[in-house]
Amino acid sequence: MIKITLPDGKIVESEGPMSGMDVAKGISEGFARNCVAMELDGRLTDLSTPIDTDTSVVFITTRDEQGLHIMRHSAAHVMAEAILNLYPQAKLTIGPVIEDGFYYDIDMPPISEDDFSKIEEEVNKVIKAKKPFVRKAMTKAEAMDFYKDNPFKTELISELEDGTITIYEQGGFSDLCRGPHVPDTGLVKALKLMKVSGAYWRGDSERPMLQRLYGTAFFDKKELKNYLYVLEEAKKRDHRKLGTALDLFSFHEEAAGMPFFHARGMELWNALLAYWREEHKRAGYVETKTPIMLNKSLWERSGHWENYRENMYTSLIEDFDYAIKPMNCPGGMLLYKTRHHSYNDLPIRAGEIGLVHRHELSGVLSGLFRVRAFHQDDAHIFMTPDMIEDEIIGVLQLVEKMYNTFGLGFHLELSTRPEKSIGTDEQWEKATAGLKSALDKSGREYKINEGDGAFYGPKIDIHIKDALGRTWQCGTIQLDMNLPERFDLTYVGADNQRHRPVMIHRVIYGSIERFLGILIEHYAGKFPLWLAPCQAVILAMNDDVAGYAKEVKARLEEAGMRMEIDLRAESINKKVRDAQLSKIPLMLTVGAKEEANKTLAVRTLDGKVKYGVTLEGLLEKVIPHVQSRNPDLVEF
RNA sequence: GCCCACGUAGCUCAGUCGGUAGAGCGCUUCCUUGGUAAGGAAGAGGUUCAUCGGUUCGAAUCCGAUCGUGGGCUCCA
Repeated sequence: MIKITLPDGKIVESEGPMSGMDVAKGISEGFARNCVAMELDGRLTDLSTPIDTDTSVVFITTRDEQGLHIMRHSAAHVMAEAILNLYPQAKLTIGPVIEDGFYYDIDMPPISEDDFSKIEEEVNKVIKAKKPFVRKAMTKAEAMDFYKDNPFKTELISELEDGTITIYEQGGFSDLCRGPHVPDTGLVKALKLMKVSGAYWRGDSERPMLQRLYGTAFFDKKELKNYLYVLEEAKKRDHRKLGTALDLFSFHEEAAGMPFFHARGMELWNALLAYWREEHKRAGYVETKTPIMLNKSLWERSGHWENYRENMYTSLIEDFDYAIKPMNCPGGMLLYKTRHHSYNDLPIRAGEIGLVHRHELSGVLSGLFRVRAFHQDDAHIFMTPDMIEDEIIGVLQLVEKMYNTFGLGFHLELSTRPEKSIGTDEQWEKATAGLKSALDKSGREYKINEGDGAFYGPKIDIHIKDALGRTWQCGTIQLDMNLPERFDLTYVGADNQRHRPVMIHRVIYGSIERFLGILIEHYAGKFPLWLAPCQAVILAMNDDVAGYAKEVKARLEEAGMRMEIDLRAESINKKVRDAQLSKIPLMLTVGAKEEANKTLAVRTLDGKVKYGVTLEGLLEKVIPHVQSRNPDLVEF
């Protein structure tokens, strides 16, 4: 008698071996249809695996994250079969699951997206055939022989440990794979090819170029449709397009990767920084500024000349080497050293909106997201070792407050000591423990990336989530045990002895350019009133009211609003349309009635119009709305 | 840096087989003076099609190089 324990504690008894599928069917046919795999005593496996001893089973269904992952892996096999059916000479290499789907690297002649419909047709045939996935075990030698015509697979196999190697078959198709897989190809309900690009075998440009086919798959067509909708929406929100359309910034060949900000873009920029300064002052920061060009001796001392030179712009001036700073920290070291510090002075929280330049490879530039010149909202905090925890908590609180203002969720990741690192075990333990206990006290969950820290110290990365659910790493808090040493920073302790301060680097926006790009996409260009480059536009009904229109504009500007005025000889419909397309939060129409009553007709971006609003009435709503940095539309 | 694609008016884009450059929007001027998503007309705008070179009687179009942009790879103190 075999006893199989279900997650709810129920026990299924059986005379002989049962497969997971049998057990699932015993629960209900409907349930079985939604099962894709199972865990036997915590070990992930196929539903077809026979259960022949007492064990506990947990079913993985189409509703689990893991179920989706498994199905997408199966989808990669389905796509691979379709490719081989159409291109019999193609050689498969690897096909992993990635964030939004999967890809398969295949050695074959280049194909284009025009070939997709043909491939998808073939894919659908494979899906419709509901071919069962069959696991086959073989020895390494057998596997090498099986793949004797595929040098990529044999290379992979030769790197595997000796022992059982598994291959999954679906009909006549087979692929080297650890599994598990869904029961049959019919579970892959909605598969779509997304794009194709070249990729080197094992990422090595010396080795053959393969075709990387990206695809995605969902358990039902509706989910696929929704995913495609989000992609579409993201395309519409592309900050590069909106940046041009809204006249915020531009790029020019004369300075590749270095953005030019237009007048409207600078209004946004300034609003963002005004907020930053306000919060940082409140949190006890001072603001400093260091030069962007410093000579070689500094970079040698900081270690950048040796380790980061490839990325630095350098210049020879009167026989001396200079470099444009790629980071602000070395300059910050010099600032610290301009006077002696007592432990009573610490912590020192020195912010700097620093303009840095990094020579990024030409192929990686991308709008505001990846540039060669950008501003960091940097700050260096100098402190005694026992201040680490409190200071980190302080930064985390600031992070939370500021991201909340933008309606951005976030999560934290802690990176610990890498293999190659400086400093003693004790220093690392103390530093890492400090970050950890600060994280614990913050009450937020965090992920640990073992060995992913910088060589000079552990760090906390902050990943934000935008309105479309995409994540971006923006903030980072890095503990630095290197620079204080190299620059011989000291403070005088209560014992009248010199001590080495602990230093952290931290940014919240990260790169202001990039953060702006993220915000443009997050808000789809419809900025909240406090951020909007132009907060309100006056629409003059006709020439007779131009004088009143100008007077209103002047008065609102005096009250601090960012205003524009539309006096063109166009219809009011046209002016409203243009203002809507420019995503200006408030449209203030003035006509004969408004002039007579000294009022305005206020239209918000949702299309609602409120007539007869006085200037005072408008400002009463607008001023507190802006001051509180309210993310919502103003209601009238 | 590597692979592929692309580069035509301020913006978005058309331009066939190599035959001598177009549209819409925007801009200017005029008419219209309007009530919440496009009122009408005329005109200017390209050093000739990213740049340089080549093939050709002739190149936006074909070839090569360079620069830039996009997607991917790689890199990322």
